[in-house]
Amino acid sequence: MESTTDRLRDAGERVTRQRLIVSDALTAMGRQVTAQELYERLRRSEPRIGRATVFRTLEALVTAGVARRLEQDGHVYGYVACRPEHHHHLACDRCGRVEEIGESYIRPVAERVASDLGFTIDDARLDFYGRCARCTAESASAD
Amino acid sequence: MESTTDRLRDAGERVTRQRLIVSDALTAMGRQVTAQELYERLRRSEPRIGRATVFRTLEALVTAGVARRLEQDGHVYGYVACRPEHHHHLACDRCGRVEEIGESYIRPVAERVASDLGFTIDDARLDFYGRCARCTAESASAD
DNA sequence: CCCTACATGATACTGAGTCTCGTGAATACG
DNA sequence: CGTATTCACGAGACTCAGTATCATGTAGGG
Repeated sequence: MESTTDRLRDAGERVTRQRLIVSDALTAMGRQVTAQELYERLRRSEPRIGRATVFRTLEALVTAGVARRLEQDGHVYGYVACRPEHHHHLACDRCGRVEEIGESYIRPVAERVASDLGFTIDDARLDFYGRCARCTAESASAD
Repeated sequence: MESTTDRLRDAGERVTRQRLIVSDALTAMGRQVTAQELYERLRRSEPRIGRATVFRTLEALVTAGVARRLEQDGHVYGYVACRPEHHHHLACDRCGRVEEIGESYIRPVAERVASDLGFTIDDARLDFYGRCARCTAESASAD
């Protein structure tokens, strides 16, 4: 796998100490985080790093293909190292649990919509509301 | 078709002059708009309407199923008038147009999710973001 | 018609993200 | 290497969508 340094160079971005630190930290998270979240965590080991630097660096990492920017609820961007999965959900109205649905469920629909309507699809959001398996079983007897 | 008034009542929301005005304005737009955009447009005909009212009213309309909230780029919510029976959309990021997708597209996915995961599905929301046919054609030449 | 709870409008506040600017470091070039 | 140039950094001010507060207005039940 091509290194962060290589990918930054290929994108015409400078390779700096801070960018490598941010990239490493993002990779270490293993989940999507907000820029603010990453900034606060980084300050513990790198107290001199600037907030704007983290925001700008994440943008540079996205440009370089090292990170990906996601829309999160509440007008906040989420960042993930490498290729993220889109987030589709099953939300249980009874116990509040939320399960994730894999991308594979939505791809056929996206393709059909694209070909039927000529739409170019960049992103998709799929949410189901109902009862999870456990609550379905429980409510069958006690509702 | 059930009126805005009825749908607000059904949702336990009060029916006020401002809410009807906002609802009408949103319907008249025929595309997705931001709360700020709608507020500025409304002030021309309703100079006394408050900014917070527009934001709050749009939320009430979403609760009542009169409007839908979509994610837009740049941390801004987009709102679109919506028929209660149609819950799926194609939102064009370029021209802002929103098309509705029939229930038939989602039914097979819902059934597959239900049988794979044991989920009992009551409701579903499916939104695609991208470029509509017209904008796809236009951007193919001039992009 | 009156009462009460909720909506409204004005405005202050919040917080993610951006911009500015002086300083410092990375790359280009000799 | 050494120097020049260009861009990134850090600090903090700024923007602006969205939210909270509070006094006043009004919808809707009695």
